[in-house]
Amino acid sequence: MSIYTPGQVAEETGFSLDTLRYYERIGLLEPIERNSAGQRRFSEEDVGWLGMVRCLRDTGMPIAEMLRFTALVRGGRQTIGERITLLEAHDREVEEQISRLRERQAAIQRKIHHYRDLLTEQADPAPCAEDPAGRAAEAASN
Amino acid sequence: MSIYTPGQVAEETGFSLDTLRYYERIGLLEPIERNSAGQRRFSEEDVGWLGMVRCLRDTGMPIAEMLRFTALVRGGRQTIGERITLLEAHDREVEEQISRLRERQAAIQRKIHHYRDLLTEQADPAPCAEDPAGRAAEAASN
DNA sequence: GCTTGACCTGGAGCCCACTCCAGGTGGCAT
DNA sequence: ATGCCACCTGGAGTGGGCTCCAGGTCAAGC
Repeated sequence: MSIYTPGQVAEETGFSLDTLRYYERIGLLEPIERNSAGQRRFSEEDVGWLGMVRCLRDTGMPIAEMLRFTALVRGGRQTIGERITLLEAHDREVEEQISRLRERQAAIQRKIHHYRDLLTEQADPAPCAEDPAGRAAEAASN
Repeated sequence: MSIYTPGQVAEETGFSLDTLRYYERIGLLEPIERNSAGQRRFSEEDVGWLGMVRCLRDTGMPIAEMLRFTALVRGGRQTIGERITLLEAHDREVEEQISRLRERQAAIQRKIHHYRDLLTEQADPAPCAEDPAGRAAEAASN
């Protein structure tokens, strides 16, 4: 079973050395094994757990909730039901996030198209300097 | 053209009163009109702009970049090209966000299914207390 | 005429999630 | 033996984005 130095773990997981130490301090990682010189040696399992952490972080789970999940995992098999509940709730939140992002993205794209229209209008034979309609459109759309 | 009190704007846009004042302070909103008592009266246009701000915020645009966009909008028509560039870049980032979220979500769902499997195994005729395979699965999956 | 409530200001404070720092250790390469 | 590098520690600092507070002003209702 292979073993990783802090540098390797940082490389693989994308967490900085400081962040790894921070996560251990706050208990998101259980105390990492040390070599004779007191330097950390991460196990395969540690790295796997960090993958899970990455996943939850990147989907917006706050650290406090990850700590709750961590506690469940440490609690052994009888907490599996609760873990499912927690992850399902999070999954729903992610779903929500995605659909809100999609909506907002659509609005942004409409805005882009609107700007495009403005550009081509501007490139046209120029509908005379005092153009109330054009102004209104600009005002209504920033 | 209707006019809104701070309370109404907060209600409609979902920004808190403090946040509205904060946005005005930092220049994300241009100075809002006041009534004789010095209280803010938001125009339809202000509210529309706040809608845009909401959109950009909710898709993760940092305030610093919104300020750049704001400056462009204030710069008038000749900045429309740049606005398009900025929004298109942001649009691509949103797309990226969504696809990363989807990937992470898939991983979370796999984990949920894995936990489900563990549960039904546990409910089974119980494959004896000392179960190395079961342990390994648990270890490999938290 | 007094309370209530919505609003005002400048400035301090807060929360989250890191990130940085000074000062130190141990091991390997030249 | 002398660099140098990767790592260690405890604790302070940072950045982003608000959020709260004290103390004050008006306007309307009882």
